[in-house]
Amino acid sequence: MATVDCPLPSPADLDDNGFPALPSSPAACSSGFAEDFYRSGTDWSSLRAPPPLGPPRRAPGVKERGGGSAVQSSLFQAWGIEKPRRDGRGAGDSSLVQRSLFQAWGIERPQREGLGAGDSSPSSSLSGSLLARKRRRGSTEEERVAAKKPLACPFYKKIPGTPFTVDAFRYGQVEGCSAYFLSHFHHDHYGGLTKKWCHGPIYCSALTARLVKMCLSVNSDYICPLELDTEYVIEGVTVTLLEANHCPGAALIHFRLSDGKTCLHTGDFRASKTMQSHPLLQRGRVNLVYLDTTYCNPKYKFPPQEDVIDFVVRTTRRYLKKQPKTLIVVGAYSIGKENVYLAISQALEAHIYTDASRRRILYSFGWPDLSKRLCSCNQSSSLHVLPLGSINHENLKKYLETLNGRFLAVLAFRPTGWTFSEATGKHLDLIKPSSNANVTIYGVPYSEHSSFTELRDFVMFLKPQKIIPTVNVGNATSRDKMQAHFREWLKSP
DNA sequence: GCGATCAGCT
DNA sequence: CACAGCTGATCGC
Repeated sequence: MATVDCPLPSPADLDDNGFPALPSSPAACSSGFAEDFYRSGTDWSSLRAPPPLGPPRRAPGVKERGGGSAVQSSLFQAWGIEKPRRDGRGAGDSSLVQRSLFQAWGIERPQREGLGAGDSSPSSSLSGSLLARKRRRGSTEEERVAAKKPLACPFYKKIPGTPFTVDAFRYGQVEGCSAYFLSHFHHDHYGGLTKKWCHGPIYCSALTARLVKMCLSVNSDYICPLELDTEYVIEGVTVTLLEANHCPGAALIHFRLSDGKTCLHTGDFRASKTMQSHPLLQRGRVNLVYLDTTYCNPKYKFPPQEDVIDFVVRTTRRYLKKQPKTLIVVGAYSIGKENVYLAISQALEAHIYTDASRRRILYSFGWPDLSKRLCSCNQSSSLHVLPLGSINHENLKKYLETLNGRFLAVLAFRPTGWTFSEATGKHLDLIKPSSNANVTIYGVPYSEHSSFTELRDFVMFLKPQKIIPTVNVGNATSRDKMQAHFREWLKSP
């Protein structure tokens, strides 16, 4: 795995990875992701050499207890921070600190969290332009592509003080990583995992483990399923998976280092009051949080899932009353949104038709209430689950025709987190469907990520010392806005 | 022909 | 806006 050569960032600009530069003087720190990352919750005065890496990679066994790596003897060692040691620069130089950290952890251009969304940083007038991109990517990016080297693993996927990464499979062998955690089975998190995986053990929930094996044909020897709410000691670190309230098998990952430091990686999650009763998530007990900040913006308001499900069921009943020969369609990605169509199925006492590949996945959950409702005959079921991308008027009209007049109309739901407006965020009944002839499509704000207020309440309850956002970090403006929210939320008391 | 990666799209 | 993909093009095997 190549180390990334990060040149010193030039002030008032972005570095080669699209991250904001530190101000030249620490006192002048105005705001920003990088500053907050380096400033908060870490004692930089104690920087020194990194701890030795964990033990040599063993054959991936499970449920190791009490084994493990050396006890960290100091804070900086615990956080795995590397002391800058290049050509005699003073340790007080903040940009040097940044450089060494970027080097220590490796920084990449974020993917989904990334530049694809366009960088509107005010600090660079060229941002967003092809020229700026090219300049930012620089020759190193072109060289990387030419040399077919994998991307560098970004620091926010590495857990300090441990040889662990989370959702980091697209970077090849990550230097210093001897255990790879997978938070849940969505493509943007398991990306890079294939049957050829050979870089180390993969720890995940049992359900996720089944999917990794079944869908990706990853060698079982590498897959280490962990039960929820069970402590495992892995390489000297106590690891516990918690229910993430995202998609089936999704887990929060809690790490407790041998020195007592705790770290929570939320993967993707929808924060809930229930989480606040978990013993590991009590106020002040988590030092560092890697936070799913997908909707960390006050404009994102959506109702509880139960309210949306209630709306979907009511709407379905209304349409069926009007036209009994209506086909109900729910859009869904590979996994997630099951409760939407399960609720319709229960209310209507209808079976759920979906294609064979999705059925295989749904059966693998081992949920009897879901499994017993699945069927393989599209004619005999009035409730179909289709890929979200296929939910449009053109497709549904064609789809209806393939069913040989069995149905006279289609009522379809697109459950997503970003189908919302100020009005419908509060009053679901104000949602206006899109109708075309006998096809009606409702976008419904069914989210499997936290709303802004849920995120706020979760953070204000948890009161961690430090937050590292994992989504929307590719844009300097959005990073700064998120950090401003964090500062507000973490104000004491 | 298959698999992996990536731009573009929703 | 941006979820969590999907489609199609390209490239290497």
